[in-house]
Amino acid sequence: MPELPEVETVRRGLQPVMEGAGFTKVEVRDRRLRWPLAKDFEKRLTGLTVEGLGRRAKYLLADLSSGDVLIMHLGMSGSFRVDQNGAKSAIAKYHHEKSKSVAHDHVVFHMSNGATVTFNDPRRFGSMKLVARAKLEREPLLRSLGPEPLGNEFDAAMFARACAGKKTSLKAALSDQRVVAGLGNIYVCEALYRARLSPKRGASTIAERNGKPNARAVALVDAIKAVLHDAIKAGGSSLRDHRRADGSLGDFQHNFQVYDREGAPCRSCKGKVRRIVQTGRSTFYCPSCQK
DNA sequence: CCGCGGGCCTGAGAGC
DNA sequence: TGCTCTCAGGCCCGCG
Repeated sequence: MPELPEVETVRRGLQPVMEGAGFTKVEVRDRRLRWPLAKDFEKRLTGLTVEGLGRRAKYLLADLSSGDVLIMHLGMSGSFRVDQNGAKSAIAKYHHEKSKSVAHDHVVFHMSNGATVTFNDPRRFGSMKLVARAKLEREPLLRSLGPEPLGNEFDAAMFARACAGKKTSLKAALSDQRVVAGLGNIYVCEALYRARLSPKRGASTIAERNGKPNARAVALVDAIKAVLHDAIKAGGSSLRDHRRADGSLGDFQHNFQVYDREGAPCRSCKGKVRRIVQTGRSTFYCPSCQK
């Protein structure tokens, strides 16, 4: 599922039940995630307290009382659900009714406050990894990530600099987690539409000139921040799997302007939304509005 | 170093 | 109904 808004939605759902709580018991039902879970994964977690639950790009980071950090990624189809004190949440009922999902409950955290947090991931592209907090900066999964798009340090000047000299398209540059960390296929398409920039445009054409970021870089940074804020406010986008931890659906898919709207009328000009393939993935855009 | 294509998995939906 | 095929929100890796 998840791009930054969905991961942030999940984080906000898990924070109240995980922060300040301890792992009473950790069950691993299938270690075969993106990488096999370490043999001592359960042992290293059991008895620890979660001091904080943060996010970096699309990674969830749980700060633990041992000095380790639990890094979690949802891959394409991962989700968490929370069951409070044995009461079935909406998503638990949903999964129970469909019953097949239980087969993909790979990791179950039993928390000291009575809550159960279950990681479900049919495609198993998700991952979990424990690393020492002191080594977090050198962690290969995080080390080459670019700036957080919603952070103050991510601005037009920085973005323009990152695009300078790039040989690729804007679509590819925005999808590159080293340039800016957290966007995926949906929000790249939506941000480019809001900024009225073509996904095919060369990334270097938004680089700064005469030491000043140009108007395109300003528009694109504004569009990125706006679309992410709007999507977070809506609880993310629910296409197939994404749900909030309490089981409710995100709403932002109703606000897509171009994503998954091939052939449909552009909401701005009445032209048609087009789908092309760039670096192996679908791109949706309006050829007449986006230049 | 950079950019691209392949591959990892399962499931949903389209087309026959 | 059921089979086969394509495609899906991510990221790592190896290649040129």
